[in-house]
Amino acid sequence: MSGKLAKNTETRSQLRAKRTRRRLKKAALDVFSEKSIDAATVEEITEKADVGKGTLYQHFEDKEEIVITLVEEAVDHLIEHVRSYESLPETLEEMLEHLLNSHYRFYLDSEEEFLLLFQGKLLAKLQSETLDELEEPYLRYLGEIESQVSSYLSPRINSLKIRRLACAVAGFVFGFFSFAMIGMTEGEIEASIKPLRQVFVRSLCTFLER
Amino acid sequence: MSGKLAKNTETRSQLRAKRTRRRLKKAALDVFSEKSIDAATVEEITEKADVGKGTLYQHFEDKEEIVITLVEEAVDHLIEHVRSYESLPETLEEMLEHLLNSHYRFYLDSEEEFLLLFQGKLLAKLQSETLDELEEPYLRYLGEIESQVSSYLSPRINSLKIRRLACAVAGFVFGFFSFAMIGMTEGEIEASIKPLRQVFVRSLCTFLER
DNA sequence: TTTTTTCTTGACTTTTTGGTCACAATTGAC
DNA sequence: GTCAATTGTGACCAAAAAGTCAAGAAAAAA
Repeated sequence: MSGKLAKNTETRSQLRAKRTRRRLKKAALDVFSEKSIDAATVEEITEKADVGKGTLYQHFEDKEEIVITLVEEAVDHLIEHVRSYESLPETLEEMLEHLLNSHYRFYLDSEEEFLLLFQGKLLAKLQSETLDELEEPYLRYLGEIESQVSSYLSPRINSLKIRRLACAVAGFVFGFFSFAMIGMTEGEIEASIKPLRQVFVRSLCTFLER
Repeated sequence: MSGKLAKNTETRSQLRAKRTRRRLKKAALDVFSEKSIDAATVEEITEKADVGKGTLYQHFEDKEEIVITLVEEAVDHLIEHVRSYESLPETLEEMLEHLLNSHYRFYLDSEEEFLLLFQGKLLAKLQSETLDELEEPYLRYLGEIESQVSSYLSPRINSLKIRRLACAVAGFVFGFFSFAMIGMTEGEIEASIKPLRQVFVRSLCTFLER
């Protein structure tokens, strides 16, 4: 059972299928962030992916399934950003600073996924009849923020307070960028991060330590 | 030229038309905030308004025009909230507190409009080819926040800094509520406003006074 | 090579939806 | 009351989009 043999469990056909699926996801992500999830059509996606229309339906049940898949993956990536620190934060303040930084890096690294998450969150709130599948990743994301800061806090701290903090962090970041994208240039946004982060972090610390 | 006569400038037909138009706008607002702007269909709107389909096209050019109309009006209402204070704020801190409060009241008074603005802002960013008509109200809104706080600041203060402040305020409020709607109950949201507002206001003051 | 399985395709059908228009109903003028 | 003007209607049309499927291409098995 060498590595070569283990690799043989993936046939060439399967590899091709996987590649196609990846192309479809990438194309869908592009289209969703250029137009909007609802406005995007299946044909735009397959067109951009350069595959036949039927191929999409071989890989995904329908448009909704591809959205859910992408949102889940985007949340995974965001959580990866949140989890990877250059140096382990030692204080609560450093932790919060890291949180804001990693969100900013996520926004820079994958603006498409950022925009997707932004749209998806709204869809999760509206149309919520059938779509709590969409809501789950967002709660997972909030939970991740909570668990990150928890280790820096007294274990007896009110869990609602931590949830507030998570909503405040996530809300501030997504909200600020969403308005900044309209009202500022790229450069202005970048220059705004640092001073705002500082004061915001400090205020959150004050909030938690009371 | 009595009051009666002046009233005669509005015929009964015109009043009926106005009422119908109002019904259409209300129905559209409901549908847009229940589903989403793109997912909503013209027939759902006319159905809910209990008018014939053609009637909508008598009052609005197309679906886009009704969206733009509603966004403009929602921004007007939000600005009204922002402008109406119980007692005139005397310090910068009081002004900022008022800003956050009035946004919260707007969210309570008209959640539908809140959700509409939230969606519209995204559409203004995406699909921006033809739709800077949609962008304009948001800039007007940011401008309003800026002018409100400006009077409490040294006139020589960097205008970019004020823009940052406006984005931070608007972003924080919209962002926080949007996550809170997923991750908290109504009561939890309400209880969260006060402590978060306090620390946020204080951090903004620090930000501005540097 | 031949056969079988897997993956892909795009023409086709069906459904949905935005938008139109000739007609009906209501209102205002006379 | 009659007639004209304004407002409202929903069956209808055309465009667009979702979703299907028989047939084709590629790969694996025999």
